[in-house]
Amino acid sequence: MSADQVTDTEFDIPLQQMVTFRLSRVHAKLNAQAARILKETAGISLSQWRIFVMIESHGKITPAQIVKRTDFDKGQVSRTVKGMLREGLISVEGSESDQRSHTVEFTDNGFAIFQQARPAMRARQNALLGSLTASERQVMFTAMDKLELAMEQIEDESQS
Amino acid sequence: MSADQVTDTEFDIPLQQMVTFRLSRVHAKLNAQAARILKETAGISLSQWRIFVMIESHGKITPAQIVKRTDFDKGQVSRTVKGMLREGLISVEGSESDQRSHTVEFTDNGFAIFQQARPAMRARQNALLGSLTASERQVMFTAMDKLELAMEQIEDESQS
DNA sequence: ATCGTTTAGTTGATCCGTCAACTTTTTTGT
DNA sequence: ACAAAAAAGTTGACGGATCAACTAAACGAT
Repeated sequence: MSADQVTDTEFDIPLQQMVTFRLSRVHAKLNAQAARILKETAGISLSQWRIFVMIESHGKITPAQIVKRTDFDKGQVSRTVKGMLREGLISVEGSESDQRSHTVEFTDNGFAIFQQARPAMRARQNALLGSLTASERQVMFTAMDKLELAMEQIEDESQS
Repeated sequence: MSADQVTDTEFDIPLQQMVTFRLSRVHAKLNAQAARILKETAGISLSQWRIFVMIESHGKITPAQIVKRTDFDKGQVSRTVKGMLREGLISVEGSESDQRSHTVEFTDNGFAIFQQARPAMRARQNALLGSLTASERQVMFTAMDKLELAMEQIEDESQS
């Protein structure tokens, strides 16, 4: 007795809202699950995980490069990095070419902790991707591209 | 001069992460844009808008019903409703059958403000939906369903 | 009828995301 | 060379999301 809602058809216009509502809910659930897994397996936060992933895929990297590649917020990257430093998960090294900047890198301990979370995260990713067919994945990506483009056009209109 | 990132191909495994990363970014952008439009056109928040939408599609409704239908957080609904009451956007009426509960409803002023935001929100929805083909929309929805299902199975596994 | 359980709603704590202000360093244009 | 502009990071503020503890009312089983 818990599958009786949502089957209603009183949606005339609100059905349109479903795209963003739906996306928002899926996102929230994905996030919450990832956060839970990370906490349980490695005791790290989702933000920290994302920094780790960036370091892993790029090697030594500066916060600014992370921001460019991911669109994460500058401020949040700064704070997350600070926290990870405090916890000894990463180390920094001042860039000699630019006095403002520094690169971040795994510490041994940080890498070990990263590795601890990977199997579960990898398994989850595979489960998620595996639940979709190749063409569904494909369409999903192009659809998200298109949504981002459409958004930019809306921006343009409402600002002209 | 701002489309030079993300075209890299150094992603071996992290490409897998792209599903959730991508979804997260699209979601964030959609949210930010909706919030901006709502603030500009009607001076309301996204949470308030969502409550309005629920009231509109359902008529008099209790917070608990909103929670059931949307999976919004109980606490946040409570706080948002409180704020909307304070601002005179909605009115409450104690349900006589249940002393704990109350239904919420538009005030005239609240409805007027809701109407103020609707054209822009409707236009945006149409722009977003219109940027996708019918089959892309279709696939997107089934894909999100599947992702939610897959997530539930992951839960089951990691808790058994 | 009453005790235990469930449900509605409120509140507090905490973290994440976003925005803006600010400092310092680098780059650029003349 | 030097002033103006842009970029890298830091920090504060604020709203949004999540989780948990709590009160009060309703329900249900015996």
